[in-house]
Amino acid sequence: MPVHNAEIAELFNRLADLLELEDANPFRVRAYRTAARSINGLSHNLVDLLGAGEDLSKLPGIGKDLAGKIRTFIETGKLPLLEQVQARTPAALSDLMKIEGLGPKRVKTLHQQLHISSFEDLQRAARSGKVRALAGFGAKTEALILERLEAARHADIRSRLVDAEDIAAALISYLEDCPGVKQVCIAGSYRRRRETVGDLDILVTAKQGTPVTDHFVAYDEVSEVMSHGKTRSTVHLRSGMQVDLRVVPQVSYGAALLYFTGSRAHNISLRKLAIKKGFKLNEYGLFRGDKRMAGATETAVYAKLGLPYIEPELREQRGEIEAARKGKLPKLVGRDDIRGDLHCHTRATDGHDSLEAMVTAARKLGYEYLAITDHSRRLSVAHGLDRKRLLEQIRRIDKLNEQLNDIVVLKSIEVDILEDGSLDLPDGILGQLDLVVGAVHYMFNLTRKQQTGRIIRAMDNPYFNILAHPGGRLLNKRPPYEVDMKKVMQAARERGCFLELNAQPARLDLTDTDCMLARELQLKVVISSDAHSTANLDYMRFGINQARRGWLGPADVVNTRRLAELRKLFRRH
DNA sequence: GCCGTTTTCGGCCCGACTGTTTTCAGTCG
Repeated sequence: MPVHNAEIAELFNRLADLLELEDANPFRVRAYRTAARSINGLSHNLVDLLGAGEDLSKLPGIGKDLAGKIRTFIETGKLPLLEQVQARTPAALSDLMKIEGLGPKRVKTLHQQLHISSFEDLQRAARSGKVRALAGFGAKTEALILERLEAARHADIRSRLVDAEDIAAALISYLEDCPGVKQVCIAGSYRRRRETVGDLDILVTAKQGTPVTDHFVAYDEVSEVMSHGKTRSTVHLRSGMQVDLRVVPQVSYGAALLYFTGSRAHNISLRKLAIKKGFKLNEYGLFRGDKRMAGATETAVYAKLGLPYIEPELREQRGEIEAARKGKLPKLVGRDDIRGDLHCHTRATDGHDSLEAMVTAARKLGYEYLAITDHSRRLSVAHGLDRKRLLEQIRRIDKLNEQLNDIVVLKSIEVDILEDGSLDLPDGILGQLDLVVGAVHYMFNLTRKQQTGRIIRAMDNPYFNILAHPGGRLLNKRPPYEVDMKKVMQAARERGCFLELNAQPARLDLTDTDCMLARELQLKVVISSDAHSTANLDYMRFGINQARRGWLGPADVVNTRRLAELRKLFRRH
């Protein structure tokens, strides 16, 4: 059973919680959390790194000790320190810390005074009024605990970016209606364009804070006001989304935007850098003593720290500050670089719109080409195309192309990769297409070795060009299948194939760290909308966001090429 | 426990809000 990075990060986080409950050195606790964050951001699997003989202690936030613990866990499946700590302190206590307002100190008190070690224990104690009697607790805290117990049980669910956008749009226009409000900006992971968003961080500039936070907590959709101050307030919406609002004066806008956009790790690095240069950085500005040296814009703050502007998508503490210092930040791919879409569906299979409608929509977007990639016969739920129906579509596209002069419709298919790695349609018909997109749609539960072999065998087919949604995950619904992504990428590069970054907001597959890996391996990526309607073609922007998070520039992306060059890339022999 | 163009020892980001207090600890982002 291969060990995932997320698993190791989770262990370190749990260990940090439990050590914190034991009053361990807070900096030691922080070291575990920093390491966990660092591991989650890696573009390589720790197992692979170890296998390749890499020195894990070279990774940021990982020293000799933690490198040793990672190695032990990978080799034995055990983390002895965690087992020792769990023998003293119940692991479930770290779950209690997920309840809003309960941190290590209070959980420790609850455990020591009332022997509480589970949600059920806590609910019982709070209902019978025992919690309010504890020092540092009161009736209000007890009531809040009862209210927030339920929410904490599914506190880990993050919203997909596209859903967060819906919630945000209404809220922004509501806030803009508030008198005195100058600018409204959503910061946080939303601005960094992470694939999922845990909460919304909204920054507002205004002279007076109170009228704005008052207006904010009065929003129709608010289900609970968590805190309500002069410059800062937090609410929960009926949708379950938490929203933090921060009001700052115009002169602090840039510094506040930096602070509120994060990531936390990026901010901490910037603050350390500020200290080194004799400054202090907070959300109000960059100060030398009491004098504000910068703060109105992010660019000004970065400049005073000796750095160029760093795009929000890069602010994940993945080497961006180092790259900025050396002037080696990548030029990121943008919407205007994209010349076409290489994955979409029509009514012939499970799309909602006709071939002609899809093409018209793509022309409106200014695309030079659009590949029609309906499903193949095995995907019967989608009414997949067999040889005969695909031939009909080919003829129809040829005819359509004769009438078009500003866009070329490319003949293609999203062909199923069968269990043995063969393709769902014969080479004879695949050879008549402009390009072939292959995808795994079933048998997700193969072993890592089997799945990797299956996909690489599919790429052995000389007509294969693009591997669609390479990880197979659906956000919040289905985890990725087991596959050695690095091996798949290397195999693709050797064979002249490409991997798709599927831009559907529920897929976003490749992940951002996958993109970083592809870039390192010099494998080009195709960003595709996988549109099932004309409106879905707009999903492209989510793919671009993800690609930018993965440090990809126009040269790293296949569909920034003109058609002639594209055709060359797809000619494998 | 990590880290080092000040350091291999001695530091470790910074501020707002709440509830329980009577000046602040705890929590959060």
